[in-house]
Amino acid sequence: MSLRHAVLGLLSEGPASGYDLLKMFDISLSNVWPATQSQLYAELGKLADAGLVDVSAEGPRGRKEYAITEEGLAELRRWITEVEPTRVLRSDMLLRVFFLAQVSPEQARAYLGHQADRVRKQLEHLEGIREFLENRHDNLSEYGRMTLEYGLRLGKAQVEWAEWAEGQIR
Amino acid sequence: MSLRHAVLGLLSEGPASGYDLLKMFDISLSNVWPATQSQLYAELGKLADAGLVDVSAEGPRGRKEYAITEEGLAELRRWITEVEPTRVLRSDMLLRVFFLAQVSPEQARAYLGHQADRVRKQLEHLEGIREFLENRHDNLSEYGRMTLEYGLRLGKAQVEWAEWAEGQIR
DNA sequence: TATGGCATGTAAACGGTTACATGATTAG
DNA sequence: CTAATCATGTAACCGTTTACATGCCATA
Repeated sequence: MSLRHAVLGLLSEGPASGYDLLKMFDISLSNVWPATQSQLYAELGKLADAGLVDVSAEGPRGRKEYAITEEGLAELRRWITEVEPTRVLRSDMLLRVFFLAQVSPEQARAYLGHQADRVRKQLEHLEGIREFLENRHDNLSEYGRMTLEYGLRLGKAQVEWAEWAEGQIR
Repeated sequence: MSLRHAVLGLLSEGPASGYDLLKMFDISLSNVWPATQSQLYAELGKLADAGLVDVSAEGPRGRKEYAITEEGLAELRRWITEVEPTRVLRSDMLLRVFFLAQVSPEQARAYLGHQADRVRKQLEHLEGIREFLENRHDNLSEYGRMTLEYGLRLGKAQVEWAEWAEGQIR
């Protein structure tokens, strides 16, 4: 149930509406834990029922602003420190590599080269985010930089791997 | 629909029963695309309905051996060369990093240290698989080594990142 | 006054996990 | 004979995606 904790985490920085949260997800969490609009509104309802958040203000157009409760904060901290992350990383990119013997060597090399390109583009995108994050000093940006660095390092390793793998196919 | 293609991929190396496939998933694909028993039997039924595999033999205890059809092979190749891999990699490990400001610096450092340990253990596990794979020369092992190398490289980058991140917290 | 952005909500479908349920065959 | 392994199948539940549906408010 990570969506729940993603919402709690964002609300730990201050109250927000479902609409606000959706934008926050798209800006900061889209590469780590994306969420859709329908998911969000449903989850906010459940969180309110569970007493982990409550409606702190109502605005125009039916806007409901939610704030995290003490219980919600406690649950967020418990999740961070006591719940083991799940390590399953399904990758259909890597799954295709397993079966590369079923296509020609040219096609296999093209596949790997294409993956390297994709990750290079992703890295450029992340560099853009890095610039955007410069000069921002809130909690989320501070630790956002840390997750960004993760993306940068792993992305570079991925590009190097794909180039190496391409060279392995004769 | 990657499960479908994972099954086709395994069957491209030769006929197998649901039970055989389950073991193949556990041995070779567990780190890339895990599957459960119930999922497998259901998928084999659907693949047979779609004409991508057929029952090539029946054995004791109701055993049904499935073989990939020409259509199935064509579909597998199409999926490898023409379908773009989905890049979404949800990570609740990284999601926690975003919210690390909500726990004490000691807890945050402990969290990152713990993640480094976990990946180091995973790397040891992968080294074990590397030894197991040595001297095997079928298609799956050949390209399995390539995915293994991916796991090894990315794992190392992950450990280095976690150690770096731990040092960032003052 | 019309467009774009703000704002919330519901429903269907899909894929994956967990649990249940059953029974045949083989090896010790 | 009995335990382990082989072997298949179904059902309930949960989280995610996609699509549908509606309406208000500000500004150009």
